[in-house]
Amino acid sequence: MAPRAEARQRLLEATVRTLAAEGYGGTTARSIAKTGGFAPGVIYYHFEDLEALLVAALRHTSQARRDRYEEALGSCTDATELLARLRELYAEDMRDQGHIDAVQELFTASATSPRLREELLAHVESWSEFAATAVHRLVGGTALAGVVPSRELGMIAVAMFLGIQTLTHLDGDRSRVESLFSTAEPVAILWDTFAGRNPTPEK
Amino acid sequence: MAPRAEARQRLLEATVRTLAAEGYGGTTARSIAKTGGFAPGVIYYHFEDLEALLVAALRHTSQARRDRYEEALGSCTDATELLARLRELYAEDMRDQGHIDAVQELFTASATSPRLREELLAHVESWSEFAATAVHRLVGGTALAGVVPSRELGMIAVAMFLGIQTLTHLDGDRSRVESLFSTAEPVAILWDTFAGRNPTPEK
DNA sequence: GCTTGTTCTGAACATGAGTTCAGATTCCGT
DNA sequence: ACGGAATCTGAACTCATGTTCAGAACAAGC
Repeated sequence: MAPRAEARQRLLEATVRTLAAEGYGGTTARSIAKTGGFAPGVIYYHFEDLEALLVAALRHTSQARRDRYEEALGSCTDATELLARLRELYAEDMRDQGHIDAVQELFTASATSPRLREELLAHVESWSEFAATAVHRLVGGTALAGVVPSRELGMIAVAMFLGIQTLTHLDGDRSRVESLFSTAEPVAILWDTFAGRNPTPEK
Repeated sequence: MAPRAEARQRLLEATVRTLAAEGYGGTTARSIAKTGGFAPGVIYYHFEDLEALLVAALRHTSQARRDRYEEALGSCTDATELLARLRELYAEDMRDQGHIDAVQELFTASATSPRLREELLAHVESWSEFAATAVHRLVGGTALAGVVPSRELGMIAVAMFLGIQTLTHLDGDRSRVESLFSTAEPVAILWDTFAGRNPTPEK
């Protein structure tokens, strides 16, 4: 690989690793450079500023991650198989990052940086698209089969993931949050409740 | 009111207003003091440090907000009425804060500050309790009636809210996110999907 | 081996943050 | 009206961060 591209790559990966290890608060120009084995100055040789590096790192991991998931979508024919594969991928991602998602950390910074906010929006949009078709594929024989993949469907999935990850992140002990996954029915109720539909009082 | 308590109160409120107006990034000791009409020094007369002020502000609004919602729980007998009242309260909260939730902003800081993280956990726990009983009350004649208020149920509600608010926050144009509320069924599917239950392929 | 361009270093600078504190101001009981 | 305690001010200090830049280190072609 050309040395230029290699250094860039190393910086991107250092950024992601730093985000996962130190959180957004601990992700400074110096700490990123250190993780990558560089002096602080390199960042400004390869990127316009720190913000640009963060944006590039987000785009990089978002893209890479989506490719892996998309691949699963293509290679699994059966719903059960697909589900298992997706779980596997998710578990890998979490393990690799010490159970803290670098992308999640970046949401933190969206308030301060418009550029990052825009990139996050694109990330979310992209994932909602993926999620929509994935869900569509996964609900073969369910009571709710036949639901069409829509933007809304995807966004719902993404929103749920964000919420769960936020709680996971708060609560050092992840088991408590994970136990949530065992209850399914209430969700539909909640959605109805705040969706503007009255809970049909007598039916 | 005793001057001491009044100043404290004013600082708490200034903190919340600053968070909503400037975001977490723009919420500094100086900006909070300025919002409250103080010099920066007062903060350290009334609180140990900035972190303590943030924690106190979180506890304050969490408590106050919960009281208001709890009151609705007590005063509304009918499910439809309760739902309307809760919507009203939520709309008020959002309007008062310019559609940015101060509490949501604080999640941002949970990475850096353990004290704040702990307080947020308590906040979430407290709200999950409220949400559980609220949902229980709201599902009178629904297909899913009879669900018992549990900690998990409450946490699910909180997670959904967090996720939705995060998206809302990202996307300046809130209407896009709000349209999500119109789709209900997919949620149950999603939950099943990632909950560890296989989508029963043939049923 | 020399030269030219690329890549990296690390000390230095500017800025803004949290915080401190000596003194000004205000409050209140007597 | 006085005096002392409570409250507030705002300039100043410390520190970490993003950023710059002059030069060192390296690579490649001749």
